[in-house]
Amino acid sequence: MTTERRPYRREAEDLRREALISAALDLVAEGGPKAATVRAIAEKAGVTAGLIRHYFNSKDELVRESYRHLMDRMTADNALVLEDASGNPEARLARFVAASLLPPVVDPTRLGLWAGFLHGVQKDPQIRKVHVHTYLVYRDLLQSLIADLPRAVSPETLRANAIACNGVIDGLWMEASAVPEMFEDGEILRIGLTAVGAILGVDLLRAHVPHPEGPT
Amino acid sequence: MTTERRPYRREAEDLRREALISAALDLVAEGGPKAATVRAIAEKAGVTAGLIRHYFNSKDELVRESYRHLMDRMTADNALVLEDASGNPEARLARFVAASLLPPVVDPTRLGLWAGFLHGVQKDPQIRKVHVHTYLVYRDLLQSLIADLPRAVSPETLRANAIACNGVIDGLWMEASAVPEMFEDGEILRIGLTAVGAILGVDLLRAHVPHPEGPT
DNA sequence: ACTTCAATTCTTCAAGTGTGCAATAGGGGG
DNA sequence: CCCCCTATTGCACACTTGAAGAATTGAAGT
Repeated sequence: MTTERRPYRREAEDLRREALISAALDLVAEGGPKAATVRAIAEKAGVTAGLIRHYFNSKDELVRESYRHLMDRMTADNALVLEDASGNPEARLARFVAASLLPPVVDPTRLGLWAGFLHGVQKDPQIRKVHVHTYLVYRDLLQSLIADLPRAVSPETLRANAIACNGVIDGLWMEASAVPEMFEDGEILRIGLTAVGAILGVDLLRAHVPHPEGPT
Repeated sequence: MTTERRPYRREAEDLRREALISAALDLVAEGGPKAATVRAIAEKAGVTAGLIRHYFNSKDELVRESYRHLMDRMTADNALVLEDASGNPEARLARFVAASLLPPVVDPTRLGLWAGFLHGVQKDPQIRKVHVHTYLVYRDLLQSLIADLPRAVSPETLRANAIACNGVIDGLWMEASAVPEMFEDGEILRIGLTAVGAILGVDLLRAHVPHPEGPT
């Protein structure tokens, strides 16, 4: 009755952790939170279920780590656009807004992922903390770009502007990700730039230079 | 060995269906999608689990019906504000926007509920259909209010305006619902009215009359 | 080559999952 | 008042779930 044991390789700790986390994220994205069972995660990571508990104290801890991982990546994606500091303030802001309203940021999978964790944001204090942090980092980034515009506004107005622009961007991101076929190509981007421009009193549509980088 | 049977009352079909649906919604709101098990739903509805399958062909069908129910209620809530047709177009629009950015529409529970179904929106065609329908009803409502403003704009601009305003409202609704403590009292409302006004080129803040109805 | 130790697998467990179905009892129609 | 219909219960089934721990393996150190 000696069933043969599956051969395996030892991997560096962080490699395995990352494989498990990314397997968990994939599953949540594809099948919602309930699809991310320990067994499914293990299988997708090419490993047996017990191993999860070797790297994480519980499944919940793995889930928390996954959320942190996801948000870190999103933050990094956003910051990436700012590395190119060329152009006037309007162009830089337009580039930032555009990045949030185009693939790969606009993406049904990401929306599903994000929604899958939203309940945790409300119930688990640690997850909530990560959420708030990510939100504020993004908004501060936006606010600093807005502050660079050639306008003279009070700090209160600046804050209100940042919150409002963040709102439009989030709302459009959500709708474009949820039901892309409802909008024409480039429509959401055009509407977003126009709206943010209207809120701030600048012409972002004209300031926007379409393809700073990207595939042909 | 005759175990005694729990006493029960027979109820009208629609009463029971509604009780089961509202139990399911409560559970999703409180504990996320995974909390809505047949047993938990039945218990909350004061009934045994087997009965669910008497009224619904499967648990999935109950979930779908629950989503439809939820969205119908939200649509009805929104339409309610429009029954009062008094005031100029600006005031009516402002009242509509305000309704979406204040309790009970802004509410962590509703956000949780909404997020709990979002995965279904992407995977289940029937749920997606309900989602799209609800979204379009809301946006058309908004668009008709915008069309009443004393401005002359092209149909394309009107559509773009409606999408943009819907975006701000959705985004702010989400953020205010997710982390209310990040904003001061009334701040989101003020920002929302200002932003929508800026997009449309009208002064909604001044047009807004604070309390059309509501508690003292 | 031998030991040692951590990494990984495998087995087990108790609880919980949706579904199918026979038995029962509540209550309206005769 | 009784009878019948069916709404409702209760339970069994086949699976899945997260967790725990014992057993086995690979590789690094000497």
